[in-house]
Amino acid sequence: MNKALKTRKYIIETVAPIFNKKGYAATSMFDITNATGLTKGAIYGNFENKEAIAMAAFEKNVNELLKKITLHQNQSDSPLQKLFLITDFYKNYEDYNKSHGGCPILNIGVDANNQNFTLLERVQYIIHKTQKSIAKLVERGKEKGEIKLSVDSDKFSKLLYTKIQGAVFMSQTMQDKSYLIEVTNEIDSIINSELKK
Amino acid sequence: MNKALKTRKYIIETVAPIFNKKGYAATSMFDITNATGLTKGAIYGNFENKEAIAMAAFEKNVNELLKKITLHQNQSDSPLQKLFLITDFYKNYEDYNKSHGGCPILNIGVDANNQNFTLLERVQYIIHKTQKSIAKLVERGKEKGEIKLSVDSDKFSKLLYTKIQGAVFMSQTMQDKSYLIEVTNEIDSIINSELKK
DNA sequence: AAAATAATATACCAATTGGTATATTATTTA
DNA sequence: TAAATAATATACCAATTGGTATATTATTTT
Repeated sequence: MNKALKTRKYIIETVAPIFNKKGYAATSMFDITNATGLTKGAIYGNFENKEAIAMAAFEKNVNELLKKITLHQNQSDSPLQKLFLITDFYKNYEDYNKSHGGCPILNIGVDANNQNFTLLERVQYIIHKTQKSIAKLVERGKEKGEIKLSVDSDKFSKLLYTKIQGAVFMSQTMQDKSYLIEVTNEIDSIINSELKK
Repeated sequence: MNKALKTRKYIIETVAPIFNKKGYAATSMFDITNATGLTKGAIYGNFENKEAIAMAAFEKNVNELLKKITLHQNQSDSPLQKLFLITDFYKNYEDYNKSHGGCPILNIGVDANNQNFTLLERVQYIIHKTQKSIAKLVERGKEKGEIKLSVDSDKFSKLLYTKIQGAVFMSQTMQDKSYLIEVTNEIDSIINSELKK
């Protein structure tokens, strides 16, 4: 890895929580040079413009989050247990969320809406992808005989994602993690009563 | 009503959807003078600063939304039916939402987080107030014998609000109202199976 | 180690930012 | 209707915005 790539990585890591917290318009180039200790020359030598930095910051935030969830899910091989591990992850999401400047999907989804179509499209793609992967998990649960065949996997995935995202917004805005806990508890009991064979 | 009050009202009505759509930092004073056709003199003669305009715009957006929901709920006197009328309102929320530049609770909740504490506090207060009023509705439903006495009204209210807010985020971000429909349908069946006597 | 190249710093740019003092015009009040 | 007052327009401000051309410094390659 050459110097520029290292610098690029360093810039992204440093500004990722800033863009996430403040949003695109409220994050200035001074914020970026100030936080990194680098000059505009170094920043613009590694990125085409401000938007490209915001893009890279979002990708970094999302990838880190998704990796963390996947890692958490690796505690079990069972698709059904992996579903429970999703809700389990979000029960303790608040600390992670706070230290990263909030949830990237929520923050950038709202921030980019009507403002930056390229960024919004990326958010939409990530949501789409995640929803699909949860639905696939349910399907694998059916194949393994853990989950009832009658379950509509797409519908379940959609509802799960929506509820969790609602809880993320509420806990972040109200600064109260009980939203995350109560919503995930309800999802757990729905998995137990409606999905589990 | 004197001229200044009329102008003030006109300014608020004109900029409310702009602040809601773009957020605080991305809305410039030029956006405001441009949209209203007024000069800075007129704007600053009626508002102390940009923040005061954003504040007033948020209040206007929220009040209009809450009034609309209350009006919709007036179709019935029954507390139980009023609960169904909440979900019914949100089933058709997308058009309203789009024409107003998005949901003010969601947009300003996210936008003000870590940026403007005064505005965030107002969002928190509105959420708190709304949640309480839904819980009260459930309590009145108990008194009227429509709702099971065993129901935890605060918990139900919290979950209802969280799910709806999640659906608002998802439908707004994905530009797909099916999130609102599926979530409200689920809430309806929960009301039927767990609340209704 | 020298030459070539890559990466970063410096100094600058025009445009835009939120905001203000004052001039001008409308509206009230007497 | 004239005087007083309230409301709006104009012209300006310093500071900040995102971005760039060029100079300087590191890092590779030969």
